[in-house]
Amino acid sequence: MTKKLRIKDIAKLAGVSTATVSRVLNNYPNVKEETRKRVLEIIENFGYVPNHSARSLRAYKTYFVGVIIPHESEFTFTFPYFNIFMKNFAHRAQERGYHVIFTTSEGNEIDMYKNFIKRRFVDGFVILDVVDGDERVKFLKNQAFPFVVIGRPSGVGDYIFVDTDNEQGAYRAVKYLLELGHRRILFVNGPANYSVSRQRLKGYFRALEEKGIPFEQYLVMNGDFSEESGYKLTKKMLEKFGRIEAVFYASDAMAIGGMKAFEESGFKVGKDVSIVGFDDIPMSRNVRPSLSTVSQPIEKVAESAADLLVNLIERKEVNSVILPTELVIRESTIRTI
Amino acid sequence: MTKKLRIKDIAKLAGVSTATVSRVLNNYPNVKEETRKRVLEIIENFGYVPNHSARSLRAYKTYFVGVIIPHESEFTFTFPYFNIFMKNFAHRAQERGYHVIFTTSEGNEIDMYKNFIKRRFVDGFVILDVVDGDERVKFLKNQAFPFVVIGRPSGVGDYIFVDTDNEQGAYRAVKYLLELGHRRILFVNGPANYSVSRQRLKGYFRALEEKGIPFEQYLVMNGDFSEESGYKLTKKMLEKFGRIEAVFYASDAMAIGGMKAFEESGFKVGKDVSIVGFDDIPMSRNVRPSLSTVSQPIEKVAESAADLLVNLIERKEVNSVILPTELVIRESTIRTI
DNA sequence: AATATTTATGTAATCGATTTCAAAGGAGGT
DNA sequence: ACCTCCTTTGAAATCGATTACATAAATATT
Repeated sequence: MTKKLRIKDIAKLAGVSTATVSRVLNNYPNVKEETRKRVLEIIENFGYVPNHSARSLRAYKTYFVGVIIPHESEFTFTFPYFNIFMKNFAHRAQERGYHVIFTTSEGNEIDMYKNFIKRRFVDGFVILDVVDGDERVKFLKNQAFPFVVIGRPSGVGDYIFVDTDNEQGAYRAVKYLLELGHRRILFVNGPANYSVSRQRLKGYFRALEEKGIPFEQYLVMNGDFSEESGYKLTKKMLEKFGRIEAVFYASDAMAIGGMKAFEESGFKVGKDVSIVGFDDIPMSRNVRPSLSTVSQPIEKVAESAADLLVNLIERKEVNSVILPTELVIRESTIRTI
Repeated sequence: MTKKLRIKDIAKLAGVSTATVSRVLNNYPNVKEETRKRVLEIIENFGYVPNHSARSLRAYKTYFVGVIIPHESEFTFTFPYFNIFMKNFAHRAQERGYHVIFTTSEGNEIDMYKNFIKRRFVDGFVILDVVDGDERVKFLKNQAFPFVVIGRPSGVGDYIFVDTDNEQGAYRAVKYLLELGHRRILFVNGPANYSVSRQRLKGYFRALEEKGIPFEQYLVMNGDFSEESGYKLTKKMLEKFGRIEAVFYASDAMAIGGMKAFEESGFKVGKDVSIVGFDDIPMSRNVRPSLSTVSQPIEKVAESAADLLVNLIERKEVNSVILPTELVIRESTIRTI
């Protein structure tokens, strides 16, 4: 095991002061090219890397960003590709010189953020699974601490976000169902206080409007994105309506729950009824019939989030991002005309 | 925004030295009860928390643990409940006063570990998705740096691990298939250089032996845990054998791939053929027919891993853990006698 | 009561980097 | 040759905690 090196050792080896080594390490411009080269060579040769705590302490920067998830949150369902998000977020952050601290919170979430800030654990946060009037957003805004939101909650003023184009996605899904010949299209939306729900409802509305089909409030209901809620709401609808032409679900999980309900009642999905989901989770490819759905570019969401957050921390220019969705047609939809 | 407090401020407020405040913060025994109380009260009132970098720097402890995943790794499949693992691991670590740094590595993974150690990013690591002769294990052992392995790779000497009882799980699955009346049971195992594969093969072997059924090498093949490999190997087997009674797959993903292959060839799973998977991923409940499988207690694996790692870091007693699995019977298996 | 031991506390050094401030060295202008 | 200005460098202060060492106070021992 090689013994650990400090900046002092490198300075001595290079015949310069620690200040100069530090300048080289941090890419300061005012270092003679020759000196820079010599120092870098020694750093390279001896495999020196600066102690992270010492650097953080003095520079008042941790080069860490935080991801805090409520421990009870069923994020697997509400934010399906969580691991893909994490993977790509961490990867991009790292490319930009930052690392991710991941933790779950229990009880008062705001306390966790407070604690992280006071301890100087991180330089910024990314916030997932947001609701309208989200307390975390309000708190961080108030603290003027850097953060990026995944999604677009309302009632909290301005902030930097990354979102997928939910309205466009819903619009396309419903438009597609209309093109197949369906006329009465039910919509199982997410919780009413989620901005995604509002946006998807808008898309649903716009598609109908475009075709001159009147919007009927009773065709829209709110689930919680979970499979179970999809199942229950579909059962209820079947009781109420008897026969159903087409349903647009605001999540694949709900659509899959819905498929079960249809099957149990003797309806063949993709034959007697068309359904479309949202998310394109891996499972949607594997259910029978496979699920037509709106696909979201999670990798890009993750990468953009990392980029925006780092830019925010480094006081570079930042602009929120809205990424396009894509309609994936599989077997759960059927042409009627 | 309250201005930030340092230990000095607390010391002044409490009328003691910073040393005493530090002793209180770190639960040293040699502080008068009265003093401790007074200091704690002030800490509480003013909401003081120590700066993490300063503490790390001086105490040579980061209170961070690292999870590094190869960026190319399809861990979603090879270690299905990754997010559940992360959630529970992070939660337990936090209860013990530690936080998780999550990152992905690209290219030379060992360099990443080296870098983390040199920078003093973390006090320990947890290592996932291990193979026999795993370089990371060798490296960390060599560095005498604390780490816990999920799984039991061979060819790397002693180490602390958390594992599920793979042999027992496979044994039960195969025993169950035998009890259903099947006699020729194919086994689609994982890669040969994984310890889980070896262990599951042992369980397969033991179940057969117990029933006096001779072990046939040609009934066993190696996939890579992915859905695709399950599909391909099943296709191949169908060509080779024509008719198949029962298959035990070493992962749910491979079993689901296998189900597709059977369907395509006109065989009804759960009617013409029995199949059992391993893992109990969420999808296994949702495929049709739903998949009988061996369930692993991922939450407990994660918690144990956190506990062991923290104990290791804090030089407490540690013993590796093997957790039991459970057979979950669903619709993909059928009684033949 | 005198001394030894233990308990409780404070002073100052320390961890390893970055940054402030001052000054030396070099280029350019007259 | 002298002065000014910019570039490059180093000495020392600093970030905010922990800890080694010293010492005062309290308690135990004889």
